[in-house]
Parts: sequence; structure tokens; C-alpha cells
Amino acid sequence: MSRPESELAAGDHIFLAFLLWGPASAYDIKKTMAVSVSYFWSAAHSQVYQQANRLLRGGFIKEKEAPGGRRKRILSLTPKGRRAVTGWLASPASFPEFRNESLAKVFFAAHGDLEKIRAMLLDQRDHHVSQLAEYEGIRKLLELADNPEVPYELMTLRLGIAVEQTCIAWADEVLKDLDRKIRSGRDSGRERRGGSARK
Amino acid sequence: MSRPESELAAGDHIFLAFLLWGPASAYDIKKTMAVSVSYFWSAAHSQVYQQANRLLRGGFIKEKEAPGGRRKRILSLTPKGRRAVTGWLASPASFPEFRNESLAKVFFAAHGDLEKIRAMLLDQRDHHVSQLAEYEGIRKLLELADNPEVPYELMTLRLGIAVEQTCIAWADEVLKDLDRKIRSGRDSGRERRGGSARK
DNA sequence: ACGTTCATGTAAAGGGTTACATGATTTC
DNA sequence: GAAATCATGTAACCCTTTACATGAACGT
Repeated sequence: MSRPESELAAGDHIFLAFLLWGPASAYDIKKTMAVSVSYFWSAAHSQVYQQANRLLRGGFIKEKEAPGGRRKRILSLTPKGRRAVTGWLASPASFPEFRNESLAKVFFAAHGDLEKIRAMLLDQRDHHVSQLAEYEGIRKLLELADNPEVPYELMTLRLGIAVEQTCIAWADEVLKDLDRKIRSGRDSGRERRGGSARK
Repeated sequence: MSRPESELAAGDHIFLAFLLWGPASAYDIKKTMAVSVSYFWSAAHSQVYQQANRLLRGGFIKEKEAPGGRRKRILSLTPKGRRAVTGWLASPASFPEFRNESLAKVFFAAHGDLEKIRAMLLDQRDHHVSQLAEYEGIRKLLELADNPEVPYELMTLRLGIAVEQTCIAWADEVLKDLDRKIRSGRDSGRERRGGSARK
């Protein structure tokens, strides 16, 4: 799980970090997140507004109404906010947690319908393929950009891509295994109930 | 994010699924989770008790006091609970989300102290190495067991292992890159501030 | 002009974590 | 028999998600 904790959650620090790039509205941040860090962080659109309020209350950011008909609050870092980001960047990180519901279903597959599990996995595989394509697209864009941060962004992207590839390869392997089991199960008549003793 | 939703969260379904193996106390489930699905699911110890209460209220499980001095509530599936697990196993899964704070720090590394980032990454690498060792240990145990579920458990474990390996390889690569940057930064005097225009 | 997307939020509910507590077993 | 750890919980807090809303800009 987590370990450090200054007083702000990781998501809030990331929110603040985006303001290192310059002032932006909550909506801007949400949009930027979606195309830049989606492979390792995400937030519901409603959340960025709540984060903005929280961080405003805490004095980490300040706001300024933007001119124009459209109501738009431009957020920027206060000195306190900037210190918070810097401190965060210099401290250890919590360890990643993997939450993977599909793995849980495979784990308990002996108690379920293998064909359904197979369908679910195929769905997951499709998702990983499209994620991979998206990340490759981001990579193309990044490689064209000229900016001192790009090398770091590419580094993180490399992991995103590698993980997707790992997941796809894994899914293919498991899919093959499942097919074999399904076929052999069909050959030998209806499947057996698998409720043997454990532990 | 998520998609299905029967009315129970994924974690609750997983809780129920463990009861497919037979009656157990909340504590048993927590312990079992730690040595079997920790690489794709985890829960604070306090949570399993809350889940137990929730599922009890919902009629998915029933409890029975165990004999003996120690108070111990043995939980087991009700027909409704069993239906819930079965339905869950037969439905699509939500897509995995990766939450990785350390990647965020690398992403914004241009605004931080590279040596600190490097230290953080080393820490993360260590963690992945020890996770990997743990999973290999679980694999050894599983390979000795004789149980129709083992093949499925091994399948999921394979992904856990592959992901850790991917993370370690990635960390090594990035560590090398960072070292190079740190060294070249030192050679050419103090580092430059990286605040160039973006977008 | 009208529908759609953009942009902006609020409210409620809930899962999950941290912190707090405590009796029973085991260990030395 | 004291200490450690096992086993079992409760309470509070809060991040996060879902659902609900709404006005402005834009395309056609």
C-alpha cells in the first residue's frame, strides 16, 4: 500500500504537478491527464473539481477568473503548492498496487463456465490491444515534440507499453490453454464438477 | 474504469469466491488472500470484516459461531451468495487500472532532483525484486499441490511474475538513463532550470 | 435554430485505509 | 507469568465514483 503521506494524497500531488507546466483550469488538467498519464493514473472528471476545491482551501493553489463569456477558473501554484510538489518529487513513492478483476475470475475459473471466462479474456485482450495502440500514438506525438520533459515522459510510456504487451502475450497464452481445456472437456462428455478438498 | 456492476463491488465478489472453497472466517479469508491473490488484489485487514458485515446484511453469506473459547465466526455462502459468485464469474470484467505513483514522479522528473528520483526508483526496484521472489515462492508451493484449481492459479501467477519482471527490467533501463543524465549534468557544471514552453 | 459537444460543476454514496482497541494463544 | 503475536473487531475519515445538472460554444 502506501507509505509516505505528507498530508496530500498522491492524486493531489499529481494535480499540482501539472500546474508546474503553467496555469490551467481544472478541466484542462483533466484533459491533459487523459492524454499523458492515463496509463498510470486517472481520475473521474468530477474529481478534478473537488481536488481543485480541496487544494484551494489548503492554500496550495490560487484561482483567477479568466476573461471572456465562458466562466473559467484558471488555477496556478502558490509558493506553498510549489513546495509541496517539490517535496513530493524528492520523496519515496508508494508501491504500485495491481487491481485486476479479470485475473480473479481466471483464478476461480474452476468454479465457473470456461467458455464465459474465455469470452471475458478475449474482451480484456481487445482492451489491451487498443490501449497499446493508443500509447503508441502518444509516443509518436512525443517523439515529435521538442521539450526537455519529453525524455522522461517517454520513459514512463515505455513501461506502459511494455505492460500492455506483457498482458496481451499472457492473454494469448491463457486463451490457448483454455481452448485446450474446453475442447478436451467437450471430447470426454459433459464437464466434471471440480470440488475437491483443499488445504 | 469499471463496467458491469451487479450491485456488489468486485472485492465483495472475490470475498464470496473464497467461500467457494468452503466455510471460513473473515480472518481466514484475509490470510488466504495474502498468499494467493496478493499480486492482483489486496484488502486491509479491517476491510474483510466490513465486507463480512455487508454481505451478511445482504444475505449473501451466513455465519455460525465456532465452538471453542476463542470467538470465531465461520462464514459460508447462502444460495443467493453462490448465485452471485457464479453470475460474477460468467460476466465480463472491469478493465485493470494501473495506479503508479512512482511513474508520476519520473514523468515530472524534469522539475525535480534527479538523484532523489533515482533513489526512489531504486527503492521501487527492490520492492519488485522482493515481490518477484515471493511469487516464485508461491509458484513452488502451487506446483506441489494437487488440486484441479492449481492450473488456473498458476496462470494468474504467471502474469504477476511477468509484470514484475517487466517492471524490474524497465527500472534498470531507466536507472541507467538517469545515471547518464546525472553524470552529464555534473560534468557540465550545475544543472539548468528546465522551464521551456509547452503546447 | 437546433442538436451536439464542450465545460463546469454539485450531491450522495460507498469502498477502502488508518488508527484505535481488546481478549485469547502461544512462547520463552 | 510476561511478552509477543494471533484474531477480531469498530470508528472515522476521505478519496473516488456515479448520478444529476446546466449553460455556453459550435457545427450544419
